[in-house]
Formats: sequence, C-alpha cells, structure tokens
Amino acid sequence: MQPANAYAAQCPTRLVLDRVADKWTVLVLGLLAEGPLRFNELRRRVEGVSQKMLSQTLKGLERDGLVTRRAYATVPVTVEYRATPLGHTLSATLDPLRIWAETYIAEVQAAQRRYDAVA
Amino acid sequence: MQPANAYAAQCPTRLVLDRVADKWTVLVLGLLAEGPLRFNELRRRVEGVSQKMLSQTLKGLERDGLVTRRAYATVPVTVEYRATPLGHTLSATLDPLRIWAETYIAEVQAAQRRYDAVA
DNA sequence: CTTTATGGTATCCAATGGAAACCAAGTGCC
DNA sequence: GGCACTTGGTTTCCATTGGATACCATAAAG
Repeated sequence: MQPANAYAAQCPTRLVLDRVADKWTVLVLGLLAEGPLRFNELRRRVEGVSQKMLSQTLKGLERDGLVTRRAYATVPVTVEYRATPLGHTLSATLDPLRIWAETYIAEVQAAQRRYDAVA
Repeated sequence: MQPANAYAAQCPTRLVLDRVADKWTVLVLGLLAEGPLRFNELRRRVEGVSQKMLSQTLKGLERDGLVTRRAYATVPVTVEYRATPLGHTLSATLDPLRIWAETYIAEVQAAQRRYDAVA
C-alpha cells in the first residue's frame, strides 16, 4: 500500500478531502460537535442550507462514519444526529478553519477591495 | 459591527469559508506554502486540476490577498506564485485537514463499506 | 377542516466544473 | 521557410451539481 498523498489524483485521500473541504460539512459538523441536534433544528441554525443539501450532507457524513442518525417513533417522527468520536476528531481540526475565517475576514475583505480597485 | 458568525447567512465570514472550504484551494495553497511555484508546475503537481480551475483558484487566492502573482518578461513568459504572510497563516490551519484525511482515510473507508453493505 | 409540525423526496432550472480547443509570442528543428 | 513545442492562460461546450419549490404521510392543535 502506498503512502497517502492528497496530491495524487487516484489517492483515496483525495475523495475524503473532497467531502471534507465542503462548506456545509464544515458548518454542520461544527454544530453537531457541540451536541446532538434534530434535522429541522440544524436547518434553522445553518442559515441558508436547503433541505436537500442538508439531507445530502448528513447522509455523506453518516456514510463516512462521522455522524450517527437515530430515529424515534414519535409523532411526528424525531430524528437525532450526533457526531461520532471520529467526527469529533475531524470537527476539532476544522474549528481552526472557522476561527481563521472569523479572525482574518477583515484582512481578506481589505485585500479584495484593493484587488477590485486596480481591476 | 456584529461579531463574525459563519452560521449567519449574510455574514461575510460565510463568503470566506466558501472560498476556503474548497478542494483546489486546500491543495494549491498547501504547495505554495512550501515555496514559490510556476503555473504549469502547480498544474503538474496538483494532479487532476484543469487549467481553468487552477487559473480561477489562483485568481481567487490573489484577490483574497493569500497569494501573489509575479510575471517575468522571459520567453516564454514566466509567472511565479507565492503565498503571502496571510496565506501562510491559512495554510498552517489547513495542514491539519490534509493530515487528518491521510490519517483517518482507512477508518473512513471502513465506515463507507459498512454503510454500503447495509444499504 | 385547515393549519402546524416532523423529516424527508421529487422536480425543475440556474450555476458550476471539467475536457478540449484555441491563442500569442518566440525558439528550436529539419 | 514552415512545423512543432513551450509558456500561461481564455473560450467554448456539455455534464454534473446546487438551490428553490412543491409534494408526501402522519397526527395533533385550533
């Protein structure tokens, strides 16, 4: 088995990076790392996500073993999502990304204004 | 000014997260953090990236102040890209993501096989 | 009897991504 | 002289994706 190398096109790491380097994944997993949430609660908290994309994102996260889904036979049905231990390790590495965005947003926007002024 | 919050739809942080949570951005910036590279060298190293997407990714990174572009009037023209200090801070926060992917790839793939076996 | 809530799926259209062709300028090759 | 090859792109076209909207079953509340 070859060493993992995300820069090689056929490396399976690339597939994982694809899934992980995704806007909704970062946001959804970030919330689930704080505690379990239900579908519509996630939908309200992650502003702008459509039902389709949230459903799709959660399915992907579940398939990757990052999130578990539990349905309760209440009425209406209750479905609870929570991060697995593996999901928590990923969320922990994604936290700095959200923090970076919030920290350097002003610098990035200033750079954008400079760039756009020239062009 | 409101505090940055990536979960709010209108928050500019969301825009930054969009750009940053991108496959090609992660890979390209990761290489440029190691040292300056030319366009076609990047293209060869980031396997599978098309000229269009590489060009687009680099333009975005430049606009965000994460990468600088320098053209030399050689023949054929030489264009060199390098990470800015800001770009280095982002790359440093993205490194753990690539490392996570390479570390846990086996676990993720095992989870996928389990999931697919049930379905 | 209509509205509300749950957690989705189905459908449609716009936007995005990728493959391939094309471009200019100059150098080497035959 | 003429063809191919290099650089760093842009353009064009088509397939895939994303998002908005409508729809579904079930049951409780008003």
